[in-house]
Amino acid sequence: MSEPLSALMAISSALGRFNKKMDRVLSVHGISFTDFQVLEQLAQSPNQVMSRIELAEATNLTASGITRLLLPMEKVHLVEKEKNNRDARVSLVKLTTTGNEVYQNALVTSQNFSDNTMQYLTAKQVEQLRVLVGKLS
Amino acid sequence: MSEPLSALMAISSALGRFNKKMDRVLSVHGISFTDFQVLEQLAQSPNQVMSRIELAEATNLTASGITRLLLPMEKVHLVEKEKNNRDARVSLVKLTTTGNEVYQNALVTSQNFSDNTMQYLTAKQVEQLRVLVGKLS
DNA sequence: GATCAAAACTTGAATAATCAAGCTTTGATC
DNA sequence: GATCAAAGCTTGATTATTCAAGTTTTGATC
Repeated sequence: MSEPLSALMAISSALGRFNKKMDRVLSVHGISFTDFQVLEQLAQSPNQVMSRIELAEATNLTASGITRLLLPMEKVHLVEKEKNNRDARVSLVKLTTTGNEVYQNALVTSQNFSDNTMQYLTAKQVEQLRVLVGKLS
Repeated sequence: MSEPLSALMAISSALGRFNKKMDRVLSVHGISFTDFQVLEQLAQSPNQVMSRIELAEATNLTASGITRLLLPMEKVHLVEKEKNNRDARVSLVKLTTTGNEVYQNALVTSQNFSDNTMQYLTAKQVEQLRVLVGKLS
């Protein structure tokens, strides 16, 4: 097996484990890792508003997947629908106050868990890892 | 957002993309990336035989997930069941000749794709990436 | 040799995500 | 201003996966 494939399989496996653990630690906030990624994206964006297509792109989900992921999040008022006056096709997703609170709490949990996951790496190595991963096409 | 969390989110996203692309490129062989991981594990193991529990561990799936993943693979004869004479609880999974052929072909495809994914990394960087990921706990 | 907790599954029910098809709206072109 | 391809969704059907519960078998302990 070539080194690149072998390396990618190992990384994929390690990240698979990480994703599942994230799901478990975030479950105390009543959200999945994917939910967290959505909250994260919204919290980061200018007016805490994004279109479903933008969210799909950011989370590696399909438009369909986003529609279905958001349904329960809307039901518990983490996010809410908003119209785009310039384009009626677009259904905007806005972070609510509740959503932001849950995000802030989940952020602390996620950071603690991530710090722990990377405890055997120096700050420089973390940066290096990020740079190397950034080179993947 | 802390650096470790930010880095892990970026890596997770990059690997999410990679996994989906792998699924797409492997679909020409009629298998998913998860199927490939199973074939890979079996091909690598001593007698091309493993228990379901070992496969579950190696693929980050549950025992239940493995049972259901293998059903269609058994149906198209990529793998077959075998008894463990020492322990009747165990249901062994054996790579068939057909399975090995599909694996060899899929391996070429996977390697090409992986080489391409890592084309902007030197051999040393690939190795470095693997070492850094290996430090994640 | 009986008892019993734990291991290695399988199965039913539920959740997560996809794909393909369809709907509405947009923006460009005639 | 009509036409039409493409964008931005939503929905039905399907696949992938999980969890919880149940089954059989094992191995240790009494």
